[in-house]
Amino acid sequence: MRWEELEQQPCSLARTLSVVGDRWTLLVLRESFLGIRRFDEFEKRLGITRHVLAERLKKLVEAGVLDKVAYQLRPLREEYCLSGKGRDLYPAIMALVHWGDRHMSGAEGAPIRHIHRTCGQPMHGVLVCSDCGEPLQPRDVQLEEAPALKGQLLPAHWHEKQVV
Amino acid sequence: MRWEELEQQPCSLARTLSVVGDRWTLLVLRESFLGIRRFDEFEKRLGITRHVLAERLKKLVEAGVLDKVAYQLRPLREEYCLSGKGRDLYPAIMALVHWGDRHMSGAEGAPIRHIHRTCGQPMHGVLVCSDCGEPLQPRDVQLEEAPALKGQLLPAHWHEKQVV
DNA sequence: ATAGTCAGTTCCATTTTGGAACTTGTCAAG
DNA sequence: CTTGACAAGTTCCAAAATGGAACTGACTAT
Repeated sequence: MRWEELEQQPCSLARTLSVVGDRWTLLVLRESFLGIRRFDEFEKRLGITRHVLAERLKKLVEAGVLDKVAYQLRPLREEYCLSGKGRDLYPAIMALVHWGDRHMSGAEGAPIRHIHRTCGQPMHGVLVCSDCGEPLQPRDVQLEEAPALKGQLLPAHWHEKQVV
Repeated sequence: MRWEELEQQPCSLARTLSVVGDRWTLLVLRESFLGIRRFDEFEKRLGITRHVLAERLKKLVEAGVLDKVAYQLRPLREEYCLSGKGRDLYPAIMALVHWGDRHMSGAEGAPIRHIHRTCGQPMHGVLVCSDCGEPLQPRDVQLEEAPALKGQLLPAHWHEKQVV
């Protein structure tokens, strides 16, 4: 499956991955969340090749995740700023970071600690139900295909056995 | 940067992406969460090539995200089941799905609706502070480098200006 | 006039992916 | 006893993506 096909899939995960599903894109966005905006800063901090960086930034701008904003004219220089759509990736990034903290840290523990300014405590992100606020477990979430896609997305016997 | 280098980075996001940072891996895991376990079912449902599928499954097993379990002997047949480490990716996947629902759906809306069995309501995942339960905003999260990495991870003036 | 800065682009070798055919161990049917 | 089917891969080759380094163009500073 090519990138263009991924984007067309009737699956929100596939569609999201058509934007951020590669080795580099989320690392570029991590830098954006740290305040990095300029081409050469991304390059230096990431050790990405200019070639790939230029391509990723272009794709993110086309996807509306970053905005390209001039910070000087003569010569024209532009920087890359998170859009609202880009900022909305924060929970996904934090969830991936927390998984890495838990499962990919060595004996030294997590490289970065997060302190919630609101409450002053060290913390991590927890995914809860938008309605009742309980932490989400796979087995508590019932999936329903949109009417137009009935029978096309879920495995045949998904409704009969509880799987995870 | 190669995959092996990614894994060595002092960054939990990079380390996580060394496992799931490509076009296919999270889609394989999506199928796992739907109860798919066998090689040919993954292949049929995803439209992935057998070549790449075999490689991804092997990598996920090596990473401890999936367990390879025999479901028959003679001939030996094995299936791939989510481990605890794999199940812990659920929040990250749900966060990515929610972003796709919000930002990558067409006029027809999200392909799949989620109902929380616990409260009976349609819902999505919200990332909140593990300590106080407030929804997380980038600007409310203070980052602190682990002592051994002081000054190596955050941009020079991160502590002075609030960036996002 | 010479060097430096920034944001790219170009070129080529290496790596990864896509697509299809082939392999291995076993059972079941004819 | 031969043939076919099945599941889970492996092999092979062409096409696409990535890594690495050098080059370009529009300026500014010395």
